[in-house]
Amino acid sequence: MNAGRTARDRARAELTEEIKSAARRQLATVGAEALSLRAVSRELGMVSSALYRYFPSRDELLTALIIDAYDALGSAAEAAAGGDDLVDEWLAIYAAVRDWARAHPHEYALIYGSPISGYKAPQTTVEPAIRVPVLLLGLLQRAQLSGRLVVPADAPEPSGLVAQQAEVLVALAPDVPLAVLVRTVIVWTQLFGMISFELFGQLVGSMDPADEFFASASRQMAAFVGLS
Amino acid sequence: MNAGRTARDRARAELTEEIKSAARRQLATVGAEALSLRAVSRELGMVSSALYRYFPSRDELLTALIIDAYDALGSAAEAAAGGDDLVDEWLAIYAAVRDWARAHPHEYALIYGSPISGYKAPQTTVEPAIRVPVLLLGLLQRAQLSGRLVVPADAPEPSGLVAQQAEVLVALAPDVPLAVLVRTVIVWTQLFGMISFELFGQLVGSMDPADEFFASASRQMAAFVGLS
DNA sequence: TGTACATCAGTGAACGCGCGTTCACTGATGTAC
DNA sequence: TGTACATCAGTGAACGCGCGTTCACTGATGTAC
Repeated sequence: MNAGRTARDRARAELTEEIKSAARRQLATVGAEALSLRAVSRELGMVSSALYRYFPSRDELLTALIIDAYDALGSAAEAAAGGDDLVDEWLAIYAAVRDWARAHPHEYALIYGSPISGYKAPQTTVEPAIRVPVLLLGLLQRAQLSGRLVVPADAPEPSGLVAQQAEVLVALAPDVPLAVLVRTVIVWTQLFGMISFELFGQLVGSMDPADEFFASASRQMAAFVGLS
Repeated sequence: MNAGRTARDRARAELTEEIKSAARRQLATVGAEALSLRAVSRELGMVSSALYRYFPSRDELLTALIIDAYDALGSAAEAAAGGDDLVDEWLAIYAAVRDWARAHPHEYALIYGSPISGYKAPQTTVEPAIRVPVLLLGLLQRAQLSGRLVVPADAPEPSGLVAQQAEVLVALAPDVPLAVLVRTVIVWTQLFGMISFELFGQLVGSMDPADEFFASASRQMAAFVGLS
């Protein structure tokens, strides 16, 4: 076991993870903008320059944290998928996304909050970033194939650029009608808008605490895309 | 004219505005977290300690910028209201919110992005913060009174905590049914979720550019709350 | 109307702090023969 | 299997920078009599 891995390799892999953990803890207390390499190194009892053996710059460390956050959220959502009833599955995915966000507010803000100034996310973040919508589209595809998807009567047939853009999503859900694909994007923005509002304090004074509102919205959004 | 205002008073009011303008320009280039009093004072050709005659701390300056941003957005949205057709008015408000956000992305991020670490928004920000939802609720109230609001058949009657929370909104739109009030909150989160996704780059690869998608979503959300 | 005093804006130096990144170095681990 | 060399991790000092906030001060503006 561990064929070909030297002690050095193992130590390096472990320390890389430890650095990310420490950085995540930093993140949770001061936020992404204020995340500092020196503070991370201090927590690990290393000298700050030592971190440069693991991450060539602060931005690279941030990129690693961003990818990890998307992946953690994606995994949480995927773990909630499955089960007999598709509506229940939809609700479970929604709940899992929200639960993860509430449990990791700073990591959530890192990926769905304000862009970090001076930081440009590289292409590598795209694939982990779309795991949640991919999951929802997969569910709708299954619903369509099993006849559980009924395109709502008032869903307008997309035209023009929107229709073209929706075509990109056909690759992920080949049998789902375009009108529903567009609604899926609407619903996707609603989900994260709702979570951001809850986490960032915009719901205080109306739907806070948001548990029941969230449940109601989840259900209504399922109906909005034709799931029943 | 200017009764009772001394030269000193006028100078103070003007400089306070100039400081905020300079801070807004700072904001636009480096973001809120990195906004620094020293950089602002440098731009104005003052010594950094002089700012303390106008704002007792960096947080107070941020609070002023936040309130200004909410007010600017609120004014833009209100300016778009009016007109004969209520659906057109709804769409115009949506478009105005989006246009303002795209024209002032950093100010938008300041109020709808990640919370600023170590900063707690005071109560004074609440009133300006709700101008957009208040505007939408007012529109729906007018629609209801003129018979243009038809509660969608599939809108569930709210119960439990959600019903209670929706009661708070009754003050703003006394004749609008509870089911629609809840949907208004859903739609409100969708609007800002959609704008955040567009501005923060989440729509790249699907609905970007977002103009037509935004228009379609706006219309579908109007229908979702029963406007026709 | 003129004068004495109070208020206020802006200065400049200082405090104490933190940051990302580079670089020459030591000593431990790994590799080729 | 043992040795010589190459690779790599981590050190510690340094560079050059920026930050928010306080404080005693000067000089201009405003106010009361």
